[in-house]
Amino acid sequence: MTEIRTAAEAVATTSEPTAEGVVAPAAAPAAPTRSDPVGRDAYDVEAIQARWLPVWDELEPFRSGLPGDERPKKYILDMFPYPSGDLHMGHAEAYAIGDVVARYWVQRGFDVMHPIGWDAFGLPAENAAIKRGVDPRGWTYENIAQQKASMRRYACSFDWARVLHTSDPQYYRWNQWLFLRLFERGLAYRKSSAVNWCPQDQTVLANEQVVGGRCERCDAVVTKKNLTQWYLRITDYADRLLDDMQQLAGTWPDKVLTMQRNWIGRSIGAEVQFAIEGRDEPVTVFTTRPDTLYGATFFVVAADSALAAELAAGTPAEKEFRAYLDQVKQVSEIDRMDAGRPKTGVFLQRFAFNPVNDERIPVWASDYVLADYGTGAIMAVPAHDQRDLDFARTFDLPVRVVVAAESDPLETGIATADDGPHVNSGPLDGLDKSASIERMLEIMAAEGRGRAAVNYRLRDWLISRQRFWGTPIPIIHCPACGEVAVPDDQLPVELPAAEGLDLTPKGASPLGAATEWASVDCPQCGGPARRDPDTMDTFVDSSWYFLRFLNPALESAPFDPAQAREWLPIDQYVGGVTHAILHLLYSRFFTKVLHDMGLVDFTEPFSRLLNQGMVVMNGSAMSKSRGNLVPLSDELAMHGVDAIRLAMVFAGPPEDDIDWADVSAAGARKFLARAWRLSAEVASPVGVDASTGNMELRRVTHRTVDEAARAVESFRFNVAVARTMELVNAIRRAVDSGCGAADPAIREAVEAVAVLLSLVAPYTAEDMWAKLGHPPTVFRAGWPTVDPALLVQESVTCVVQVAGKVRARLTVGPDIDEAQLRELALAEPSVVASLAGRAVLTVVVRAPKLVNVVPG
RNA sequence: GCCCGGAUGGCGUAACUGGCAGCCGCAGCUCCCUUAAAAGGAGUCGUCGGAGACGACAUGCGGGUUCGAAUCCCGCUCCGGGCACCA
Repeated sequence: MTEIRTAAEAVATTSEPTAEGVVAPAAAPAAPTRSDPVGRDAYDVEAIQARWLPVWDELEPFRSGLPGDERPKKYILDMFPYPSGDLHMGHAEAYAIGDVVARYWVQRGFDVMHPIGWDAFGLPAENAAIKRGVDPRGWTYENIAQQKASMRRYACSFDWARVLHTSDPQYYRWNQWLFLRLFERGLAYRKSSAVNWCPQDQTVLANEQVVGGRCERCDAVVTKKNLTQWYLRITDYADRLLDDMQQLAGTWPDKVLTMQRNWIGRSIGAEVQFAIEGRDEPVTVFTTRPDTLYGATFFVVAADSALAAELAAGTPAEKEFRAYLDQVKQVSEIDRMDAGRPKTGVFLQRFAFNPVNDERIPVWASDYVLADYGTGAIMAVPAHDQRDLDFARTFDLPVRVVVAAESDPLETGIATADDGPHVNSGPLDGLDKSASIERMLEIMAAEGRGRAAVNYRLRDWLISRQRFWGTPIPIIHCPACGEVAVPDDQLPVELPAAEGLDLTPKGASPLGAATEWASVDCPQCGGPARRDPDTMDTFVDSSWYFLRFLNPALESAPFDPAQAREWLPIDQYVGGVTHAILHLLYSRFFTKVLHDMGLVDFTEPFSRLLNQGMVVMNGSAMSKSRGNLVPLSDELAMHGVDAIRLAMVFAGPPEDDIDWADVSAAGARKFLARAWRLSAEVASPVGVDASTGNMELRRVTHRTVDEAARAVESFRFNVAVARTMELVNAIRRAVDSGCGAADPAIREAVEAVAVLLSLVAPYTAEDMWAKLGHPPTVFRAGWPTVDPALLVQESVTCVVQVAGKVRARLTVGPDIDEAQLRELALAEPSVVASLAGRAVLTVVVRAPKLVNVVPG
């Protein structure tokens, strides 16, 4: 029986690092031979996991921002989880990836802040609470405890001294505080309008939460409802949200930037005033094509707008209009968004005047015009807008071509949108589109009937929710004073106990029924008043949580601006692409507001963004109902934490989806065992001088470390793992049939493997480190220094092509000169043979790697 | 409909700035160890032809640029994602 010093023993004798972290080297463990069953079978995942977790708890290798820490700072953040049950495969992937980045920068000598918290408010907790008749608090905090335990076991490199839960009063107090600051600045306001309503969850939804006409959470078909609600004025920031994307180009995925750009949807055009017969005030419309004004043959107002109702009032069409409006309200959002739906509408028996020629054109109401975009009214140019043409053809309205085109829209039914010389357009005749727009804007400006204007698709952010489990809106409604802010010193407005409250959604917030809680004295006049019963959208919580991690317990402010200057903006943000618009747009908005308040000195919160893919099973998203759900706990029990983490990282590029059916966790474990075994075979002492070691292996080691670093920094984690596997293979060969286990190069190589693996497989890496005779922890061992001299190849394979086809390979020195290489290549027998006597036309030489001989 | 991506062996992938296509794995096959299995180890593994040396073909399809293209350009096909009556 070979004597093997267990890692636990190593820890027992060496777990007291000195100030320098240097500890007397443990005796080099005796190497088991390859036929020794103990050496082979000792990769006992369970035992290794049990051994190191308590050690790390003690050492806390990932605490950040400690006094006296001189390392440069980096802030790496994973999107925080929602506590809906235990961690699942998706978390396992996301946190494995975030961990590689965070652990890498620690090894590179940075003081890395890598915090975690819980996005703990929200509907699922409330729905579970209703279903089981319990308080959402209990459900939420139990799940958090479970996830926290799983994360610890999963060995995430989080700084556990910085945990936050958004459902804690000491957190949401600052949601309220920030809300009040926005309120003071006019950026939070209340208005009545038709809002998205989820009939299932019985609450309103922000525009961003309506996906394809359905509720983002529960998939119910969204309807409209008229309600008075709180909004945040994100539209004030539309231009900055667009323009500041310049800062993110290249460091955020293009896809996300494109989605945000489209979502904000800036349109450049003009506002034009149309006089309405029998109305004092003209009506303004927005158009991107002021050049087609001469082609405007009718006028349409949104059926559900106030303007439509006003224009219809008292006309012979009023009754018909009302019936139509009722019909429009019945149509669900999902149907309404179908552009292929036949056009409907009502002629309001009113007329508008085209400002360019005073032509009297009919005014219609239709639902194809949106009440909340532009001004809710349009000039219809049927010849050059498909929707207007469809409408014109349905109701037999005139079509006038004003941009010359090959086909006639009225005949073909296809509106022409191409550029071309304008016709039937008075002063614009003969001009092209851009010249016409310019000319028209001049004319409009001169007459005071219009001007250049910009419009956005983006709407203000509706944040009121008629649900219990969220941040109470800190406003008091006083019959005398109106909307009164809760004074700062009375924050937080805490949620009442759920006990005795019926949380079942009924369209009004359950908080309103908490009579004692809701009834307060007005802070201004002292008279009886009521609290706002709604809670905030949980996206408010997550719009600034990254700042709270600086000091989650801070009582005097949401965060300390001085610390924010040190740590932010976030160097690397990691999370799913599902938040491409919602969370990332809102966070960017909040950051700009905080910047304007002078609280932060940056305008973009996330300098770099990595969107990891999803974990699917057999091609589709995992779900219980589909029957393809793979429980993470089962996988961890079967293969161990490290194998799962490694499998996640090695499966492919991080932004691609992983099909778990294609992944071999068993293979990952096999590799880890191979690597681990090496650590017990190293037969040179700790601190041995590597420079005397085998040069061939040393080159592989240094090249691997160098390539792995570059791969990690460019998010090619799978490549970093592949290179590490090559190094392990090379060490295996060197031990078995090369320089042998006692060569110092073997120690250097295996130590490098331990550090490389510390990013992905922390348990295995730490155990290897101990077997190599080092005290814990490998996580702070430092990235191996690469010797540039060892990156230079001793000899290079030069490819010799004839007409682009490889005909020979030469082994040459790396600094061979071109003439010499050319000569060598032309002398190759196989080159001569394939030239077959033909004359050489050119020889392209790219020393030292390639020669291409081109025959005549 | 509009806007983005993508397509490489049986599978996941790799290939620096245009320079040996297929690194590293998974699965398969052959062998070693074993009474046997498991575990472990060695080898093989794009397609076609050939006993073999080797040759031809090959990165979705068709063209182009180039001494040279998985990579750049043009035109298709298919797949995925986002937006979708936004004037």
